[in-house]
Amino acid sequence: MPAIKKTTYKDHVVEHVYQSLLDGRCHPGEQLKEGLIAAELGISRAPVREALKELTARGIVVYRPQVGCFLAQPSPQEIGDAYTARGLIEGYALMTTRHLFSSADLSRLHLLVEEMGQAAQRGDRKEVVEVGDTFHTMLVGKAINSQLAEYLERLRLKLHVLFCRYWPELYTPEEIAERHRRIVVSLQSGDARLIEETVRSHYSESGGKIAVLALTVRERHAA
Amino acid sequence: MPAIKKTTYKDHVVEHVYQSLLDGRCHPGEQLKEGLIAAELGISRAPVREALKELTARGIVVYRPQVGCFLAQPSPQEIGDAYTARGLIEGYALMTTRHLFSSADLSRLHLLVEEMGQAAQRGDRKEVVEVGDTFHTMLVGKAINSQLAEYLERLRLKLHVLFCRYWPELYTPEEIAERHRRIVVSLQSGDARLIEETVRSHYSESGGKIAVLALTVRERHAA
DNA sequence: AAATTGTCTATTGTCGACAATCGACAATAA
DNA sequence: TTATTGTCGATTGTCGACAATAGACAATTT
Repeated sequence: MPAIKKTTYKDHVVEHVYQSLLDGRCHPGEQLKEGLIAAELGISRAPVREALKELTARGIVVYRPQVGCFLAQPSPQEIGDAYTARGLIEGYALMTTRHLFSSADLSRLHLLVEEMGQAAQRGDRKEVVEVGDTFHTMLVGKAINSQLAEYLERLRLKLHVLFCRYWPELYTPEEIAERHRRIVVSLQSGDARLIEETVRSHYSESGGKIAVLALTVRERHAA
Repeated sequence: MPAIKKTTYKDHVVEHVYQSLLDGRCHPGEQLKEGLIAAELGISRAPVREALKELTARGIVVYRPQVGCFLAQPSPQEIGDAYTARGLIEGYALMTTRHLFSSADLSRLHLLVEEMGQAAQRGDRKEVVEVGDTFHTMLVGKAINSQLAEYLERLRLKLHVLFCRYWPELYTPEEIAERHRRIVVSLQSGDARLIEETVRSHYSESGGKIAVLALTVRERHAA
């Protein structure tokens, strides 16, 4: 891994658009006009096009030929599907790597769960998301299947924006911690089926809730 | 769905490169030079770049910043992983949609298996691949999860090129038919676990064999 | 001789301009 | 009124040219 990362304008644009979405400066469904973004950043349209291509590949934006790029506005159905997919794959990944976790790893995971709960109680949203990321990264980090790992990362990025938008309305601090604790406990049990089932329900539950929330938001928007 | 598909130069290039790979005019690891391809097709580099971006997203080519694009040369490990991933997802998809298959569907599937076996016996490789595609499309066509369906399609395209290259060396005509018949039989049983397991082993078996074959080819090439 | 440095070439990264296409609106006809 | 057609502006698709960079090879130094 190189110490310095080589960066191009394209990478800058990708980050710019993604952050705009996270920060609420852009909204799902909105059209991303190449010329406009290029002007904003003081560059030409070429790297902007490259960046939009990449974001399209990531599923963050959708692309209509001869019309343009739009920020993805996943339907409740699609949101649910994406969470289900993540549950399926992450469950499988964790199941297949369950015996690679040392007791030190498990302690670390329990610690992260506590931190998460405390951060949630403090109302420190950013910290909750950050610790949550660390937690899931640790869980999946041992995954041996490169293809599934890659797809999982794509799903993570795609769902991240949804999660950041909605999670504070979904769970109490206690629930946040408890939900993640269940995963660690299942992992400790070493029971293959229990692990898969726990992870799947972890995500299908979140997915269902967020889908409903997205639906109400969409209806509100339509009115 | 529009009756006529709107096509751009980019789409043409994507198809050109993909076919070149299937037809053996290009080989894994080879660098794809934008200028060269543009000259070959009599167009400018811009649409070629777009096409290479898309192929990169599909995993057909790998991209090194400031250096260029190369036809993917998946390691045996990666090949095995891709097949495992496909087995996991396709097994799940078939398992969740098992009750959507009518007896007419099942008859059709059995018929396809027979056609496949006969084509294999005639040595009609193209027909075997075509029937095989129809078969798998029918199996997964009822999939309800949009995200998994999308990823499955990507995996299919990615593995297609490997499969076309190696399958005649892997199985006898009898085996070809028998392997697929097992899937239909498991589907008829309606047993969720059996279906998942059958599909998973179907792919992990192929994956393992192709990975080994790719390894020997690679060694031969290195010598 | 081996390692380092400098130069050169091929290839990608970026640019601004032009052409092609889409969507919206107005004008027209039934 | 309603449906069809024509025009127009905005946006993407494509182009050729230039700048920047990586990799190869030669020159230089130790």
